[in-house]
Amino acid sequence: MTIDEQVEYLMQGVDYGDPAVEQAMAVELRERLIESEREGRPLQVYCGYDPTSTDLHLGHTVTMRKLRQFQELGHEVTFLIGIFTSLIGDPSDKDKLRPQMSIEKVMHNAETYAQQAFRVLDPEKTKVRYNSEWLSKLSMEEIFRLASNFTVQQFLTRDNFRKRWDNAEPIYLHEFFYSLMQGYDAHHLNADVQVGGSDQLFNIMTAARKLMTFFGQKPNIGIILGILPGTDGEVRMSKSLGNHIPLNTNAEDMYGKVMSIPDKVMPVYARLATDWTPEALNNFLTGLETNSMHPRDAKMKLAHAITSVFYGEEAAINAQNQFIAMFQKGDMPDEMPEYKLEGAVSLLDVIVNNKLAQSRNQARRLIEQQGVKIDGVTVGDVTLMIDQPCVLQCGKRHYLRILR
RNA sequence: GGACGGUUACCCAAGUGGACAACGGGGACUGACUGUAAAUCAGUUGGCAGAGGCCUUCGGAGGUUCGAAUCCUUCACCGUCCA
Repeated sequence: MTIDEQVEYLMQGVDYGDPAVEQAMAVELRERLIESEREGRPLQVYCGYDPTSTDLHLGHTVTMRKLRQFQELGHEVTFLIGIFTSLIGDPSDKDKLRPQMSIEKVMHNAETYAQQAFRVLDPEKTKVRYNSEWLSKLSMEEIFRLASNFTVQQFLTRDNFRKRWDNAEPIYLHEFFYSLMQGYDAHHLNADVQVGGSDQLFNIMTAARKLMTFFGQKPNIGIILGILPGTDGEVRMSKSLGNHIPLNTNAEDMYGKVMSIPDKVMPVYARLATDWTPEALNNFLTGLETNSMHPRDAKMKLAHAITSVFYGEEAAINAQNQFIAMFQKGDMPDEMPEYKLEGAVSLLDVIVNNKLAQSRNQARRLIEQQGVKIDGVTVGDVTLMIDQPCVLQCGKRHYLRILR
């Protein structure tokens, strides 16, 4: 790739919220790449992760994929585990009281986290570091020196703080220090490039660059990526919001979940969650815009591309075929859970016992709503007893083979 | 330390003594339709029972009342402002 192609590749999917900043970063990146080539020195690239859960989802992989691209171009990638943040607990994550986590737990999480990350990253070329190595050693005096580089006003310009300030919502003092810590990470790693989501814009572009300058280093270039929306297509993907696509699942599930995203977010998914080249991406986006590609086919292409990254080509094709069979042709799946009858059992009990509904009332509603079929025939009788082998279908996609 | 405000179902949020199992929105689920599990439209969304009944739920515990999510006491947690 030429330098300009590299820049295009690496800037794919960025979102700075300001074209001028994007332009400036592209220019800096270009210069740094040239410098790297001239000096024969790979760039130091990193992204920080908080191992607060062990369950990674597609949203987490956006930055990883970007790191991967840097690896492909021969640069050095550090996968930084933000032990400190996890230990303290970030109150900006307001949906739940995050309990303070033990160091053992965090380390354990970090390990499984990295394992999943290596589905995207090249383990051979990835350094894993923990920021507690250096952050735990900072003295109060040093922290004050760091802090004196910033004004409260600077922090209050940050969107996320600004909003809370305007709404008279709490802003905790230590939240300011996350930015400082992150900036210090960049300084310690002597980073050329820092990758992060657009929620990290301030930390990367303001805090890290400022601190690095303070330390006499060349400020790192921020590659700020857009946020991947969840399967609802509205808000960021998050496990706690229940709109996530987990990595630890199976190809069929992942394929199906991608198929369930609203049409309107297909472009974002294409930009952030596929391994497509700029050219392939552009073809896809143009196809969508001009309607030369059927939206259903486009989504299938997307689902296939994403699934194959994690489960391989073959599994992705299988998932696709199964999807077509089940949802487009309405066939029954080949494999389904089984249940052994003992005598005659009421339909309600069968449904509840097999967790196809959470309560008898829910099961009743399912039947009343024409959502239950036996051997393809809609059930109308709530009090039905089952005493013969058959195939039970609850809703569109839950099947149960009943044996005796 | 002082003043005030909050805590309601999966989430957000209304409700300030009876018509409340609790408005509305989101999510989820079902159906119709289709281009897919998209979009749109309609319905459902505490439990048990099934002819309209019973039980549990509005931060916790008590109390007032024929009757409480609503009033009182107390405890817990959270927040804002003034010091």
